Amino acid sequence: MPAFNNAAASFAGDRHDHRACVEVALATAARLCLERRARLTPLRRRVLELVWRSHAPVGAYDILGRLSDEPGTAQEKGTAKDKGTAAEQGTRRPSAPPTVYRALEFLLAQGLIHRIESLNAYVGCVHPDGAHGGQFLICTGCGATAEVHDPRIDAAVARRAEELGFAVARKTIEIAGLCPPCQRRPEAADAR
Amino acid sequence: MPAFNNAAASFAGDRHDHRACVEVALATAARLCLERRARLTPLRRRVLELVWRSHAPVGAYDILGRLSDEPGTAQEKGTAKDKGTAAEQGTRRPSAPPTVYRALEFLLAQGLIHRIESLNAYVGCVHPDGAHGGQFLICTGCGATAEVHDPRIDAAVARRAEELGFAVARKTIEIAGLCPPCQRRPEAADAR
DNA sequence: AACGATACGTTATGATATAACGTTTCCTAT
DNA sequence: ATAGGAAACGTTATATCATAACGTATCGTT
Repeated sequence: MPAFNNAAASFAGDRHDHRACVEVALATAARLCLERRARLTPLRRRVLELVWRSHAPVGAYDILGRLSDEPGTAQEKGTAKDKGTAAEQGTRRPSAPPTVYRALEFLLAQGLIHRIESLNAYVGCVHPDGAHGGQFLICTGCGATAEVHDPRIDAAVARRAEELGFAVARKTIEIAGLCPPCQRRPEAADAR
Repeated sequence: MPAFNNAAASFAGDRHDHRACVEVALATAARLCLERRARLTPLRRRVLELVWRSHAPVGAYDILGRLSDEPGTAQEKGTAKDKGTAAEQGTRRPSAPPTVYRALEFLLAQGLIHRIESLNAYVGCVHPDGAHGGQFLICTGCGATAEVHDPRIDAAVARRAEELGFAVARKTIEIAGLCPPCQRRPEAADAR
């Protein structure tokens, strides 16, 4: 299966070329930031790459941990936890949470990632150039998350809000359950 | 306006008898727990009452703070390790986070309250005896939150999930915006 | 080259939540 | 009525997620 940055296919698990997903995401991000004159710095690019590590939402401190394991330009402190996984990058050794949160903030503002409220985690946006405010199907078996933009759901919400005179600003729609592959794996019995 | 534990009316602000809302909620909780042989202890009842303090979701540490300011069965300890910042001392009754979280856990399990994921806060359930998994309209002006159960929204979500072969377990649907009264108040300019 | 704006490093702290273990209270079987 | 176990609660410590505040470095423009 080729790369896909489209919804349902996020549940394909191992059966897709995820490197291509990442490449598409990074290339699109670069293009959009160029168009918008937004600065996709090496750090921000690297954080985006880490968010795209899989289709499962990733926590800020996971990102921080991975970044901290990378060689940078910086001075090492007393104890260095070396895990040896250094991908290609030119980023500095990041040290503290604000580094990651600021990058995430930028990526959110650019619509390049989404925050999953029910997990306190972040996931790459599958169509960062389009309209925002999608719906998320989150598999509790494997963690994979599919972003969909169902006009029927949007319409139903809009209709209800209008009936109540409520002016919608942001929508958080996160559906937890089991993706098709995990439904066939009994050991994927529902976790959180 | 009388008490109402129904959806849209949560946006009525001051214009309703909220004490009656609380009374209804507490009475219903008592009845349900009796039927279910679940123990609605004084602590749990008190936490439920605090969650129902308004129609705005309330944080666990808010509850903890209020609880700690109450005279209780106050047992004094020998050594008081003063952290300095802890809290302005109210009256006696030491309470720690687990006390509140355990009560909230019970109330959630009984369907007496809901957790609002996008706020990390808790709100009373308006019909604890019925089916669960509603939708929440959260006013960013006044904090008031209305719980609705719109079958069209549920149907749209169910349809989409079915098309993807996704087995839904839990739905988090939280819509932020402005309630009708706050739309008329310019100073209620959208906060988070 | 100077300047202001933006990004990032660094330290500290705030906010939310749970693990672990001991004591008290309650329910039930006898 | 009471022993025994389960459930609730107290208590201490810590995990997890996030931001405030301030200084330095880098970038882009005049």
